[in-house]
Amino acid sequence: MTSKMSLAIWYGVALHFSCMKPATLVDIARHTKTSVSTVSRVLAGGEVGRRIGHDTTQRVREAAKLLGYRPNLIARTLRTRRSHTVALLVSDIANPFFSSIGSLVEQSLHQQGYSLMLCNSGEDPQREQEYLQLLAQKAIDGLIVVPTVHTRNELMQNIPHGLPLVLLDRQVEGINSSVYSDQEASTNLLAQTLKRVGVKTIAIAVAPSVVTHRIRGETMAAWFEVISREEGPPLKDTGRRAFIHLSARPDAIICTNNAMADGVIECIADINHPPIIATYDALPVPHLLPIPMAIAMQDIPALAEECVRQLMRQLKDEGYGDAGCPTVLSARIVTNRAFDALPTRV
Amino acid sequence: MTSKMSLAIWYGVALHFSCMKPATLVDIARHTKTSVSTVSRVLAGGEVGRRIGHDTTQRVREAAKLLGYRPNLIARTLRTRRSHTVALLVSDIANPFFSSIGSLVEQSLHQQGYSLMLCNSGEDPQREQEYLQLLAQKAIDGLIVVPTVHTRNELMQNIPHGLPLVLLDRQVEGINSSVYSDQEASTNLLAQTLKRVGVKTIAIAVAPSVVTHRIRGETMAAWFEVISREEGPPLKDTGRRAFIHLSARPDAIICTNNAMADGVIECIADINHPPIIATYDALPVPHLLPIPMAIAMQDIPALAEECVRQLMRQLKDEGYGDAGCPTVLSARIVTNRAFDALPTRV
DNA sequence: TTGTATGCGTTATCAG
DNA sequence: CTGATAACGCATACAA
Repeated sequence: MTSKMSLAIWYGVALHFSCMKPATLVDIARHTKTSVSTVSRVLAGGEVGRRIGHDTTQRVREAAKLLGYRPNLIARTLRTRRSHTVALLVSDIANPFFSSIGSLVEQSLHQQGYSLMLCNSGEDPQREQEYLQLLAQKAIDGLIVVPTVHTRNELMQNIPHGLPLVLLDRQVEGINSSVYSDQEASTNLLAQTLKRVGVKTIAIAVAPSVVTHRIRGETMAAWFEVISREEGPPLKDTGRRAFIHLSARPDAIICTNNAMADGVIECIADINHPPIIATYDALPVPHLLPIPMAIAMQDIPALAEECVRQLMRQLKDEGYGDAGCPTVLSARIVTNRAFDALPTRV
Repeated sequence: MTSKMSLAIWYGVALHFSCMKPATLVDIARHTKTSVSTVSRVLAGGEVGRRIGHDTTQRVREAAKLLGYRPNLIARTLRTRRSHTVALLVSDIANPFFSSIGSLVEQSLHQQGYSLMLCNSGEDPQREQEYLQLLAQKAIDGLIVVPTVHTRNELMQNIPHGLPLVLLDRQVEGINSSVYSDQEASTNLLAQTLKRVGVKTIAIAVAPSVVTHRIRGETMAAWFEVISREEGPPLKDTGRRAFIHLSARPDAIICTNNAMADGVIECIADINHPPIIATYDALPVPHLLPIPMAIAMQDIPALAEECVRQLMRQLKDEGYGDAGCPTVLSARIVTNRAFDALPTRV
């Protein structure tokens, strides 16, 4: 008993100060006078683990705890080709829309026993491809991606065939497993909201390189007279430039995402005659801002939940692959006080 | 020539449709009639690669390209114990402050040839420990962490000894390599700013479980009469509750971070007599908000750059470990229009 | 029920 | 300059 305890203490100390390399299956096999396979089976649990003598099972478990054994996941992955890791490759992690989704996806995945590798392409197709290559080499089990490229071929170039994949927020022709919002519908709602307060002329800040944005822009353009149009990446600066380049004064400024709206707002000086701003997914909601705003809000929790669900389905039913159909969610319109105070014209 | 081309095309096709397992060193060794070691050396480049016959080098390179060889990073990591991956474990990725840092850290790391694994503890010490364990088992090369625990022992419990580590935003006694802002100094600046417009009584929403927040709260409390105080996690909801639980009306409401400030703002209904709000790192800056705001802004780019710098130093000088001293940055005060419009009282 | 042997894809050691 | 061969740590088919 004493020797056992002192042993425990010794190992505990050794472990705590971590003077030694981490324990492996071999160590604990030696320690229990059994073989690696037995140890592996015991620690694996499940079916295989239960077919083991109860006494040896005990000894192995004890020794494992004693030595502070932690399985080397790299080795395990090399052997089993499963990393229990999925990657989320977003276009701009600094955007609250994506970071909120990231947070939720991580939570959801964590519950299912998967860990998340969050990557950021920064809206740069090249960085995106670099990451896709890297991820392929790292044996991730699944992939959620907000694509910056437009065609299936470009995207699939560096994605291993058969890898569970879900597209998020942006659709790509020929890829079924994806989840996004109905941009036309929500834009129409947004347009109606603007119409209601008498908007006739608009300026648009749009990032045509993003399908989602292009649809938003085109759909919106069909409703009003576009007197100004700024194109660029879906980032704050494009919004700024959109405002600066304004020649005439539109009834409303449309920004195809929140970042660009932030840019516009940053430039607005004249509070007394603010333009109406319409945008998407403004986080947090600018309720008290003295600028009339109408916002199409996507259902972020649903987006996150659904794309994890689709991914898990592919991860379970091994061979299911890319079948199934896209999940299309719908957005809702939120207006702030300043907007609600606007006179409605019929 | 023809046969060579058709071969190339064949492999290209085979690769493109990815019907076969990814090529390994063995494959390309067979294909070039050499050995794995030679191939490995050639592809490794550097010192070892140059000591190889020029003709074989060529053949190997060709074959590698032909077969579309990509090194299996899992195998490489298992062998070399280096993953070229560092993890950033933040307390709340949904917070723009941290996601902005994450974005910059990722960029910076990517340039240095490292990829980032972004993890989220959600301000939950248990999740934090789980991730630390997991990361240790995944052989990451370095770790940047925004700790939710307070003592060195708690933190180090699941961090392999000797692993390059940098603490971000929150200091822990006994750990040198860390980068954060001088909270006392910036809070004093913030307090002076408030003093200038005649603030005497304050309400505080603080997350005492976070050192950074506690310092902010205590420092601020020394300047004014605290007539109300709400404690909770550093999240939006704590801010909401802080406002709701208000009994008397303070001159200003202090929120020890942006999320809580968002919560407060969300609850404010009476625009005509808004309280002053003082907080930290509000992103984006609410210039036009009709609520007087004073904000201590940390230098996010510097924070990100510096913590990568410290990490890289540890990664290069193998044995340097935790030596060196903390980097303490300073914040600057930003006020919005509504605040600037306030009458200054001396 | 348990042990032996083999392989995952690389890098590193040691001969030639 | 190059080629066998042994690890890395784990899982598993096959024997016993």
